[in-house]
Amino acid sequence: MLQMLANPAAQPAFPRVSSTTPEMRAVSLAGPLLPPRTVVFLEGLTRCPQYRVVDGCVATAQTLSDGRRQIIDLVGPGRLIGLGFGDQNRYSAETLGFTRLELVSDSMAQGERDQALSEMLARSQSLVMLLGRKTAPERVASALIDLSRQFGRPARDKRRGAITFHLYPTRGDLADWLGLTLETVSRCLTRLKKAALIDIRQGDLVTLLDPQQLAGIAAGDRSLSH
Amino acid sequence: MLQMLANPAAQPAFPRVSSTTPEMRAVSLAGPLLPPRTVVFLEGLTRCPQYRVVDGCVATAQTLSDGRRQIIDLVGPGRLIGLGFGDQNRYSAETLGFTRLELVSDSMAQGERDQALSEMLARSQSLVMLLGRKTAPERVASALIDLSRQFGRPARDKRRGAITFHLYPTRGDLADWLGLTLETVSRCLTRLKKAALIDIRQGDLVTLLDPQQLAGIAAGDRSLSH
DNA sequence: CGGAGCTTTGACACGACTCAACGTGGGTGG
DNA sequence: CCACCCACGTTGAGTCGTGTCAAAGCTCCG
Repeated sequence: MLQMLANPAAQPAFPRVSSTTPEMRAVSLAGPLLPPRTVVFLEGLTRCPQYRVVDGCVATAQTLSDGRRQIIDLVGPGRLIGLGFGDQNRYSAETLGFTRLELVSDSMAQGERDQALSEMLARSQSLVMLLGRKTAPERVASALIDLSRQFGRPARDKRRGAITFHLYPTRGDLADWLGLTLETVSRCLTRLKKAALIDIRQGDLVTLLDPQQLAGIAAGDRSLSH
Repeated sequence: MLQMLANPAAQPAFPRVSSTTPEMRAVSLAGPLLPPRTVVFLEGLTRCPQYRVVDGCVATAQTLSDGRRQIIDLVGPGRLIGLGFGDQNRYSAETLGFTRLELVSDSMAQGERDQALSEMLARSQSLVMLLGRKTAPERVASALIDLSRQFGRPARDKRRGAITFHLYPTRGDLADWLGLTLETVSRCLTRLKKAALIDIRQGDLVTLLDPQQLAGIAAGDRSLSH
């Protein structure tokens, strides 16, 4: 799977989501449409070039020697991965769904690189606050809001600005992101469903039914019944 | 206290720790030697210039609406604070001991800024791993090792490379950094003392007696008895 | 139909939090 | 100079949230 990335420069710059059948590229070996669970690069190995996520989702993660995993970020369309200093990757990156990447030149505009780094830093610091000081329901609510911003589109259902998005991470991925266990994430989602704040269909299609109240829970302003 | 920073440019560039009595500057209003618990800048306010910590220690922190505090980083000599994008501070900064700051020009070398941002990002990601996946004793051990790197000097006591340093943060500060409570931090330090891995004199002079074994605990390779 | 992977749910355990009491050291004012 | 105070630290007892372990359900797909 890694070798699919060996020659990504063959693609023209900014091959933005075309309306032409994207599945055509999946079968073509030259196409940069990666299947789920493709490892883009590995922590500790020689540093790889930078990519922009065009479509899909990439998780960046670190792993402790005994196997404990922590997801650093979930990266959606438009954002960059592989940025950093030093001669080796500080984290691994893998796709969570069918994902299209685009190579970004190492000599990108300094201002763009600066802004991307600043944004990553801000997100990392938000995650620090989440992990250090938020309860499990607050973490799950925060995660859903973040994912809706990255992957969401207004839902058919227009009540109170409901938003729907495809949930790329599994319960286990969410747990590794939020510093929880798979079971705790599942229980929190169940409680959010029972409170009629969210809806999940087909396992991975999530609708935020009341983003405002969800944001209140994420910020710790209101709590969630059992 | 804030006004002490109003005219920091009066100092020449790189006023590195001089051998002349530093207390003289403390009484002088122009001197940038700040007392403990001085707020350098506040989260949410218009963005301030950047500073380099010359001597002492600064904590950067975010606060939730209900008062929960999360320390983002403890910054020792040589490192920068105030870096970032956007028009307002994303976190507050306050001194934890007598601290000397030095103004850094906004138009610093792009390479230097890039490297500083990358380093902050790497540190933030390490904190994410600590908060998301480490136990309380592992967190405290990790913190002590980090502080020894920033503030430590080889101890008189040469056994196994013991390192001594001044502990700027209180137990409460450490708790807000490590996502724990004050009491849990205290209990972990007591256990580390009983295990003869560390020594604490006069409340704030810490010696790591066995950095190797401490690193083992920090990484989760070995555990700590009660 | 059958199996694999993911999810849900329950019972129980345990680590960290909460609440409380007490100890300690440094500073201040009578 | 001492009594007092206040901030910080330590320690204990009990609670609670989250983790652990286990079983069963669901959904997709061969």
